[in-house]
Amino acid sequence: MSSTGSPTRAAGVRARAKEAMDAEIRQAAREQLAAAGPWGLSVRSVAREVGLVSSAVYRYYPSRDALLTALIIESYDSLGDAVDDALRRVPTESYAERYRAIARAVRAWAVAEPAQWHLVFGTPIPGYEAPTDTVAPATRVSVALARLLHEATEAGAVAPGREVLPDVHDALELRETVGAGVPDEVLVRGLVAWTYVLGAVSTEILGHRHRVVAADGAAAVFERELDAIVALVGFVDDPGE
Amino acid sequence: MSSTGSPTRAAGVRARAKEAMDAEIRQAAREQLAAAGPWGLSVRSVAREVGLVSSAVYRYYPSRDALLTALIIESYDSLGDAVDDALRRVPTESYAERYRAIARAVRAWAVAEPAQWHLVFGTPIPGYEAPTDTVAPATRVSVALARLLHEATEAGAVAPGREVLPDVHDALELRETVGAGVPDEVLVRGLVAWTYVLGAVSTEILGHRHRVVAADGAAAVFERELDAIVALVGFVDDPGE
DNA sequence: CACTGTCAAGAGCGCCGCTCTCTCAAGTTT
DNA sequence: AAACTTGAGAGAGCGGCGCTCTTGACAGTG
Repeated sequence: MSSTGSPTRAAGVRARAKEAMDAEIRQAAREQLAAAGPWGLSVRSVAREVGLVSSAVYRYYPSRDALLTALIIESYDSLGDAVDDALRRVPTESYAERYRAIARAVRAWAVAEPAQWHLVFGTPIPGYEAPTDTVAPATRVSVALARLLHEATEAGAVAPGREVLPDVHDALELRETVGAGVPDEVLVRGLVAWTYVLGAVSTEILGHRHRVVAADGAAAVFERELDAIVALVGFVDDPGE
Repeated sequence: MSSTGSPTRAAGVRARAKEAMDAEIRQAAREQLAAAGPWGLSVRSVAREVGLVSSAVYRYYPSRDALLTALIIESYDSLGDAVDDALRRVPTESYAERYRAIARAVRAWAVAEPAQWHLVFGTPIPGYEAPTDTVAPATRVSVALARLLHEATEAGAVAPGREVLPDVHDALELRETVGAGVPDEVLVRGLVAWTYVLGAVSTEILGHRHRVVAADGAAAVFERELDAIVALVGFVDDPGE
């Protein structure tokens, strides 16, 4: 009955405290990020926020970049989760709807968390080389889209279209992700479909659609654009079938 | 014959020196921008570069943001010039080729000057409100595309396609730039065409096409994507006619 | 010649990232 | 229970940052 007497493992008591402090630091960092942008994140002010001195924060993260990296990974995963959740709510046979679900989820995530969008898809930190930890979370969304393209092709649910010139066959490295059975031209169309989503969300978040699309109609216009992209990719669903 | 005796206007001697110094400052700032990114630009190191003390630079620009704004305007104009030059080399009747020329020019400019791309299309400086001086240069490219869309529609060189739902009619503010005669659905397709270019260039510059498109085939893949976009917009040129 | 306006220098403020040393208490070993 | 090990946090300090204020020098003008 001495000490608190956790029956499972006594060793984790202070480790748990450290974990809590770490979470507190990341939370404060994320708030500061939202308020001041990636280059406004300062170790010192994060430390102040959580009631530490700046040097103490370096016990948790060896540098400002390392803290930023942790936030980047979390953001990638948050986006990946959002997309996965959206996909889970859509029938797997409707390929066009799956694409739309991905696109909507990405946009909704970005609109809700623009700072995190900038963290991931914005200007890179100069001299910052993405650690290998980031690549797996970073590709989650594009992998989801690749799988969609693969399955749609397998199911014959995407219009094949005319053949593509052979000068891009070797350059289309995404074939390794999507699968060898997808024709070059479908790969190109899929690339356009993903590129468009990134472009649309970025322009909207960055305000580059000012006087182009009214803010209150952005979601509706996005849907009409998705109509065009779905037609471009050539998804031929039989809804209800 | 006293002093240097410029016959035109004597008052401009030191003004010219100031102009030269200003150009030198912007030049140094641009180099530093390319090396270290927007947040790596420091007034002090620019001053060191041009042989001044930091406070002297504030004679030319009242703040770091003001210096950055000057560079942003220059970059917008540089991009606008690049697009205008490209358009001048293409027959005005071939609408698809004009679109391709714009797209290629934007990509080429960005690949050549990624730092300037990030300056203009990257993460915004927090708390930085774009001065009104920047909006005119900023819209040059999209205005060029708008004119293209307008002329193509006037000439009947864009497939009209099915009607668009009325829920986006009011939201499509770009109609004021493009012209009232362009159907909603063509506006949406034009929006996709421009959005795609921004997305493609951004993803390439940011390295988000790593393991998706091989670096040495990026230009070729871009051309194939443009094929898809041209088809999407529905330009119906009669080349040679 | 004296006057005035302007450009650059210099010092200094508070902030930053980061490093080093030190303290001191929690946890471990004997 | 005593001795030892570990590591979280504090504090001082380095050089660099944006920016401000004051001071000196010198060109153009009456």
